[in-house]
Amino acid sequence: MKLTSRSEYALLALLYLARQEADVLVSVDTIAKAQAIPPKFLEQILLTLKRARYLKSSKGQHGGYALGKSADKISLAEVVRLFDGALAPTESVSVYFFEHTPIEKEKSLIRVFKEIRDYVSKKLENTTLADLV
Amino acid sequence: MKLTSRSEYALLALLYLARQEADVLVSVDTIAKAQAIPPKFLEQILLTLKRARYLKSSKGQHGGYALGKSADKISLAEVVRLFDGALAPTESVSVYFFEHTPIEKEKSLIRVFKEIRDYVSKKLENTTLADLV
DNA sequence: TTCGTTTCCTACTAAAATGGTAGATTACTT
DNA sequence: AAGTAATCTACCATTTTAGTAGGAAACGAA
Repeated sequence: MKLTSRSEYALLALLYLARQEADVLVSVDTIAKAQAIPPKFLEQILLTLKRARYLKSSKGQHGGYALGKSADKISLAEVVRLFDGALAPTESVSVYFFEHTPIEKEKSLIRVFKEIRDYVSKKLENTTLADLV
Repeated sequence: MKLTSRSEYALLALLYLARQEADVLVSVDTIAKAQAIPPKFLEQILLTLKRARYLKSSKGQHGGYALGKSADKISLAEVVRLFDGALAPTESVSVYFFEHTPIEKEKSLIRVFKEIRDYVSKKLENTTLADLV
């Protein structure tokens, strides 16, 4: 796993929304300013999060975004997977994003990297936005 | 950390050499065939490993590559860092490859990702080629 | 009913990273 | 001298990354 700016921005935005009162709508520009994120880029990111049901939104004046579910139901693992794919260090040890890679045939290497995958997934699955606010 | 094909091939080649008798020279083509690596690509990779003193070599007939130090002195961490940079999930929590990234200001996120960095580094620093042969 | 506001949607683009290839040169062995 | 194998550097196509641009749709207020 390597965090891209997309997933980092997504986490910042979600964290910001998690700190608001539930269901208060906040506009893209407000979040963008508060967290120093390029606004048009953030727009795309929030839209992705909305389509994946982590956010809800409404348009027009006093519109904006709010969390789509409670903060303790959104884990870091889900957010990172949504933007960056596998949490594992290489796809051949990934559960959800398996692909063939060169080290595949070396059992001893696979074992080490699976242990890393397991640690990372557990850690990020067990950490929710609620844990961080 | 995300493994690239470079670092995966490097690990395969090193592991192959670690399994040979010490100081036996093996040619690029032999390693390439044994581990299914594009030979000219492997050439570059071995050269990088040689410059970093993980391999030694000699030219000409019966030339080739061998480990430059004993297998228990070569950790996976060193190899991965050489080709892929930071072991950390994002540079702002990396010790050797620090750079600014967006999540930097969020202490709670930093804490989680530093724990991951620590686990990964320890695991890969404590695993040597000798552990894998 | 119209105006401003804000989300929604898609296309585009520049730069960097990735995964190699190609070919010439140097050095060693027989 | 011939063959073999490492050394070195340049090149290249594709994919990924990190955004930008601009219009359409919807909502609220006046």
